[in-house]
Amino acid sequence: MNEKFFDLAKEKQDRIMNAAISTFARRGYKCASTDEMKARAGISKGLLFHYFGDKSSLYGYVCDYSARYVMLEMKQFMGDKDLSYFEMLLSREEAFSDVIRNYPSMPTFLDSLREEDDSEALELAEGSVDEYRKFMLDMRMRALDTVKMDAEDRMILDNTMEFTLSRIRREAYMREENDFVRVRDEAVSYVKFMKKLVTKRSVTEFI
Amino acid sequence: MNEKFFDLAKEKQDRIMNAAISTFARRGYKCASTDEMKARAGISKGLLFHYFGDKSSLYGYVCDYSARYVMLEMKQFMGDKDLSYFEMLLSREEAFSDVIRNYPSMPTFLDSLREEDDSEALELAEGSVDEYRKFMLDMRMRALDTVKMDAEDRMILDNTMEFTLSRIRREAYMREENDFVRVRDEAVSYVKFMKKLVTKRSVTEFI
Amino acid sequence: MNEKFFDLAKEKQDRIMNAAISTFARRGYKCASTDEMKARAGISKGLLFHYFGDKSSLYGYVCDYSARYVMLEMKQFMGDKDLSYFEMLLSREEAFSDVIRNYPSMPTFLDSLREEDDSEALELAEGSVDEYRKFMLDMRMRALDTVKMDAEDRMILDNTMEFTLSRIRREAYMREENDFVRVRDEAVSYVKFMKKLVTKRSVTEFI
Amino acid sequence: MNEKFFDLAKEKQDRIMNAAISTFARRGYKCASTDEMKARAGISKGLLFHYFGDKSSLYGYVCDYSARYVMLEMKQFMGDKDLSYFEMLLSREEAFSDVIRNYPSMPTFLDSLREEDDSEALELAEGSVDEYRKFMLDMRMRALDTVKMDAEDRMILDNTMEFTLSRIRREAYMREENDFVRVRDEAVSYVKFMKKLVTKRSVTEFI
DNA sequence: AATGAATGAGCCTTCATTCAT
DNA sequence: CATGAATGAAGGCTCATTCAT
Repeated sequence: MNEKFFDLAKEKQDRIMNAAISTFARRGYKCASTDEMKARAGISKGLLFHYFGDKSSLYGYVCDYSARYVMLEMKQFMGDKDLSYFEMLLSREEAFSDVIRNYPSMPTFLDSLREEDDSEALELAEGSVDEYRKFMLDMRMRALDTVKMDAEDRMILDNTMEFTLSRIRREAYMREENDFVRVRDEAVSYVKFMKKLVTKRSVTEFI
Repeated sequence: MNEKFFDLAKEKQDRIMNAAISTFARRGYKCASTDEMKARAGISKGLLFHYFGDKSSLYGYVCDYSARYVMLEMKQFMGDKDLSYFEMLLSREEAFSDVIRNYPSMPTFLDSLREEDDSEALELAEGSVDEYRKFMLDMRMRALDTVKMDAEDRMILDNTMEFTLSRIRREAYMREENDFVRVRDEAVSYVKFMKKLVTKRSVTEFI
Repeated sequence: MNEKFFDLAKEKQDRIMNAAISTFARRGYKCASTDEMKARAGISKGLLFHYFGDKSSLYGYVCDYSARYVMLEMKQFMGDKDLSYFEMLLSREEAFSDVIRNYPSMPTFLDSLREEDDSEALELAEGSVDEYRKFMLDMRMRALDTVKMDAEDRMILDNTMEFTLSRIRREAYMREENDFVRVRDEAVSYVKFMKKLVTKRSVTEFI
Repeated sequence: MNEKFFDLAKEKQDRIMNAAISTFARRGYKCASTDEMKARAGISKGLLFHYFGDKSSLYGYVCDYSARYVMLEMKQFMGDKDLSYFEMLLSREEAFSDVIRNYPSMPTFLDSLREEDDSEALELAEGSVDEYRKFMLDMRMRALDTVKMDAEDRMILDNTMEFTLSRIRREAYMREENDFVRVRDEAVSYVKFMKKLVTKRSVTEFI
């Protein structure tokens, strides 16, 4: 990609990024059309290719940028604190909510990568997204240690929360596109529900 | 659509149906290419159009067929029995497993309709899928009554299970395409886990 | 073409011929679809190809058959009589009217060959249609001798009548398809009009 | 259609227009292939769709443009003069000849609309072509008043001239595509011939 | 004899990508 | 830096043609 992209006004950069992220999140790699992106960004088609060369490079950059950005937010919101599992989930949703403020479709985009099945796209995403996944997984695994369950149940709990929360984010996003407060509140209620279930029994056991 | 489709050998009908269902489930309406379908079905492109006229009619038929087929299976597996919520989920997974035996991508296809955003596709699916959703919702609502929670929590529980189980089915499908036993076993373990959490027996029972 | 065609009941032969002639007359060679023909003839697509092999052979046969049939009718209606130009035109319209009774689109089809520009079609028509044209031209040239004009004017007169009468037949055919009496009457009025103009008798004679 | 078409060099616009007009004139709406047009125009297929969106819009534009252009020429050549019928015909051929200089197939295209039978095409042409027909008819009707004949004969005369002259234009076009002088001369000889016939007899009667 | 299932080449249209301005 | 004109490959769909029954 063309480094001159960073010389653009930050506002314009973000307009372009959001257009691309949102289009990829909604359509997937193959179906995401550059026409839709240029229209959302309010720029010409030529400009998109001027900065990013082709769709695949743009995709690669979007993956990389999103992964880095979200990891950075996570670090800022959670630092090195040793949070319990549910505290971690709540903080994470706060962080996602903050991400959404600037990049409404970014969390959904990153989640949607689990459903991407275009082989070219998978290859392009690999590098940066693997790191992101490892980071997020690691964060969860550390927090999961605070939950007193056997290993298998922990994994089930974790997947249940992941599947549920990512779906909530996606559906909220599909409905409204940008109400980050509402999305967070809905996610929080699911976390608290599960927390109640897990901890209400023999409190001493679980905390 | 051309009624003569039903005169074909059942095996060939199913080969075509599975090719179409699977392609729609993986790509969504717009991106699903008839080339992929014809290759999966091992037939020519012309034949697909001979029977279904165009892609939209095929999509409509696939929706209708899938909705009817799954509802029928549900009725056969559950009859009119008043099952508790978790029993219902388990029976439902049995039924899905049976569906997958013949139509590996059908449950995933029906789930994927929640993410379809092409307006033409939504219109085509509307009739048959609304009925399917109402049927499935009704089944869950009746069973949910057996769970002692307030209304909001019940909805959260329900969504959590829906989001989780549909994702498990989808990911299993994406990985292997046809191991219906494994899919069911994985789903069952998630249901049992949640059941454990919800039914407030003593901790010792859980392990 | 398959000689067995002639073993079919005459009625069925004619149904097929009329379907083909009419379709070619309306659409031209390239655009004439075998689907339209089979539908008009009320037979299966396979049968058309069973008898005629392919569209080009069918076209060749239709040209040949039409040319021969119309020439035969002309001979029957006019014999070897030495008719004046306008008498010839009137007799010819009678003959065409008789042709239309059995093959409503045949005259229009033969006329339409002047507008055919598909090179394959022209080649296919060549043999039989050249003879037809020569026959018709000869008939007109002999009759034109009875008109007292210089050569150039005769040709202009002839073309004027040809262009006009063929167009009348075509438009009448496009409107109604089969009212052979009305078509003839209209043509006759044009012939009589021109005859009035050309034969310099006193005005009272004209009316 | 894309308004940017008009920003193209006039020469290129006309190359594209002529390619489209000529193809539609020769093949009719349905059979006119965009491949033929792009080849005649010496442009890519994509560009055709870039400017006109689809074949039907292109057709609509071609109808509209042709109708307007020819009407304009007619007005320039004839102004408001009250011409006798044959003078009008001669002027009209002059105007057509001038049209052919820039758009060799335009008059033939407009004539060919009488034979168009595709319902979609008819609908697309309707608006602009109705006006054109009314304009041309009106012009003829006014001029026909100068001919002393009863109403029926006038209509026959008019049709005879219309059918004949349009056919001459078409055949000349099919043969040579662009010799506008020759086409006009041929047409003129037909007009003069008919004029001679109509006026040579008892001058007092007809004029 | 008669049918229509099956095929693939060809046409309309979309879309990623290039390039002159 | 920015634009959008221009291209061609790919996808949806039609249609002549073949062939098993």
